[in-house]
Amino acid sequence: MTQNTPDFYQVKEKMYVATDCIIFGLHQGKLKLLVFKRKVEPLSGEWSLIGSFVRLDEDLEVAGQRVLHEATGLENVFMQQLKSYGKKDRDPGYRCISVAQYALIRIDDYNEQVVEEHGAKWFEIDDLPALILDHDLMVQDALRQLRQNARYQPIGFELLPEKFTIPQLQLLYEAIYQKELDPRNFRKKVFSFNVLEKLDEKDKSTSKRGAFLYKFNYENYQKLLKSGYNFEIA
Amino acid sequence: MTQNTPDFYQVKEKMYVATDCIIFGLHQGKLKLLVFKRKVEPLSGEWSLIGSFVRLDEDLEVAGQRVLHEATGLENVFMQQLKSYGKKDRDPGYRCISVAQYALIRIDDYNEQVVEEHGAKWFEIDDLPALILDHDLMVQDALRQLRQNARYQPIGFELLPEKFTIPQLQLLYEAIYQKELDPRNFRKKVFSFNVLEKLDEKDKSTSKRGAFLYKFNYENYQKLLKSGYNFEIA
DNA sequence: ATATTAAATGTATATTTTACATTTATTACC
DNA sequence: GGTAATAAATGTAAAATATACATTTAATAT
Repeated sequence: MTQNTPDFYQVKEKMYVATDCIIFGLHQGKLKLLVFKRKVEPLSGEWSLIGSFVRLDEDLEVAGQRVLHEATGLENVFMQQLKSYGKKDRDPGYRCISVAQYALIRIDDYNEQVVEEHGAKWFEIDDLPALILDHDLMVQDALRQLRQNARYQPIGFELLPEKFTIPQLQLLYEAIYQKELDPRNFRKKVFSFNVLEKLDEKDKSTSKRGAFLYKFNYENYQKLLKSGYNFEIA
Repeated sequence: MTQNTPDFYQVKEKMYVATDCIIFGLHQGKLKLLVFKRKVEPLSGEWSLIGSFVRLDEDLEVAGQRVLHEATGLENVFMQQLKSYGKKDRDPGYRCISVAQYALIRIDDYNEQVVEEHGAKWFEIDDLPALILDHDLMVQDALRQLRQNARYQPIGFELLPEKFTIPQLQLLYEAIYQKELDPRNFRKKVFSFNVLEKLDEKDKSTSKRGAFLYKFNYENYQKLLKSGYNFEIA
């Protein structure tokens, strides 16, 4: 809440509210993080997450989408609030709390260009540079949450193109959990949820035989959730 | 982050930052929520969570503990950040974001007094009054998170006294999940984690025979976590 | 036609979860 | 002091789920 009962709660002091985005993407079967080279002082030239102050007339989620759009050119991206970071001295300049949000995007050639114009770079998850302030902590927390959420939500699908193959899906989960999975058991599991729709097309980019493309069926997923089931993979 | 790259990020506007506490307790085997009757305008007399503005020289978590202490007299309470609520018009008076944190406390006679002095009341989880602003939403989110977290963390122990019986523990989990559990299977499960220490005492308050008291072994729990295991109950 | 390569598939075993009923320790009452 | 009452404590068999593991298949390139 806000103002409540006794007087001692009424110390009213404004502060800056920022939002920082932990942007995950998948490229060549590797889970990557989008990191920005900071252009303003202090700490100019250092690697950092992308962020912004939240405006007075702007919802928190809207601020996150705005930051993401400005940094990548993408709209309506899958984004989820992680948590807020509010140590009093987390930012040396002024008191500022930051609401971290994490995004999952599909890396493609188009937005790779926009990304580069911003001095940004995709780093593999296990080869990240040091980031400014508490951003390293944010990334660790986001990874933990991504892994946790991926167990119960079909989050992975946000990272893949609309049409994808089972081997791609498996690679994604292997990237998230940093663990090899058995292809037979993996297929058994994902098919058991009944949320994959097999298409008549094949992706032949990785083999002569080609792999069938699938798409995700959101209606079945909703049914699955309502029936109280868990979408647990890996 | 905070300030980063292009100019458009540099719209710097301060706002109020509040923290609201979702306080859960367990009483007579029922999961309860501590709710406060608001004493100041606007919305005076309505039910509300307890909260406060975060001070400039105060960490977020410290603010949460302060609110909790002022409302219940308790210190060092188990508390976990839930998420931040930042719709631009969530508070009609002024722009304010609220970081919700949820607490688990042991209800006992001592702090029941302090609680009443603040015009507060414990409500059963399935019989809550309407709360002001977005507080209903916060409670729903907190319940979902409590249920989620209880699967993987021994959160339940925060709600019980130091010494507790297995039937008490089972009632707690039944209250959290709103579901009856089988006593044989429940015991099998909790004992399998090897984190309960049987004491030589019995609690005879609920039966002639009495039920053995147990306490929680944090060291074993740490070991369990490190070995990569899941503390999954129910 | 043949070689090559990733995609696709099934089965047996181990583990975990579920369902279910009786005995036991203690107190209160007669 | 024996008996009734009551919640605590316990085990086992069946079902469901997870794991481990090797071969066949479809398509292309030579």
